[in-house]
Amino acid sequence: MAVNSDMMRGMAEPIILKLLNHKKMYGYEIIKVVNEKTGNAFQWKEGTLYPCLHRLEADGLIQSEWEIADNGKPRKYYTLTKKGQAEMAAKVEEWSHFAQAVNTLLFA
Amino acid sequence: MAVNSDMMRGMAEPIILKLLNHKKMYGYEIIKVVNEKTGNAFQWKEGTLYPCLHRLEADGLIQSEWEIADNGKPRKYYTLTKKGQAEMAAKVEEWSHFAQAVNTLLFA
DNA sequence: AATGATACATAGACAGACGATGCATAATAA
DNA sequence: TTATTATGCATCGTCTGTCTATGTATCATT
Repeated sequence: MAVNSDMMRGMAEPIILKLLNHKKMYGYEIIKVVNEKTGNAFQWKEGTLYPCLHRLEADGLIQSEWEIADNGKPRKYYTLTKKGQAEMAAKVEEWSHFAQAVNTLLFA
Repeated sequence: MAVNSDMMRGMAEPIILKLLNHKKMYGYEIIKVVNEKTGNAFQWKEGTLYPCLHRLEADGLIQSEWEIADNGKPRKYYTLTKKGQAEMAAKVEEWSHFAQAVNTLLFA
C-alpha cells in the first residue's frame, strides 16, 4: 500500500505547511499524524521530515520554539509565519492544478 | 499557470505509458499532446521526455520502430509492451492512492 | 538571411527524499 | 536482567529524475 517515493517529491512542503496552519506541532508528531492519516500510504521517516522543516524555517515560512513536554522530553514546536500562510495557500492551489492536469492525462 | 517541476517527479512515466496504451506515438508528438492537453500547466521539453523514453525502453516497458513521415522526417514511434501495460495499470493505481492521501491531508 | 517548427539526442547541474546512523531517555517485553 | 520499542531530536551520503543548455539536421516562413 506504500506509495512510490518519487511522487512525494515537492509534497512534503505543502503538507507540513497545511498541518501547521491548523495548529502548532512538533516534528515527531507530524510524522505520526501524516502516516496515520494516510493509512500508511505515506511512511515518512526522520530523514524525510527534519531536513524539510529546517529548510522551511531557513526560508522564514515557519518558526520554532522549544517546550518541555509532560514526559520531560524537550520538543521543538513549529508554527506558521505570515509568509508561510501565503506559501501554503499557493502550494495548495498549485497541487490542485497539478492533480487536475494529471487526472486529465490519466483518465480522459 | 505552469506547475512546479518538483511535483512532476515520477509522473512522466505513468503519463507516457498511459498515452502509449491508447495509440503509438513519437517523442515530439508526446510533448505537444501533454502540453496541449494540460493547457500548458505542464511544459515538457526534450530534456524531460527523451531520457524517460529511453529508460522505459531499457526496462522493456515500451519498444520503438523508425518510420518516415510524410514530411520526410524520420520518427521513432513507441508502443507499449505487455510488461508496460501491467506497469501502466500499477502506476495509475498508485497515483490514485497517492492523490487521495494528499487530498486527505490538504483538504480534510 | 534569419527565425521558428519539426525531430532526434545527451551531458551536467540540481535538489529533495531515503536509508542508515547517531544520541538520549523511558517504558515495556522477554 | 536484558532487550526491545517508543519517543524525540539530528545529519550524512546516496540515489535519481527533471531541467537547462546544447547539439545536429531539414524545411517553411518571415
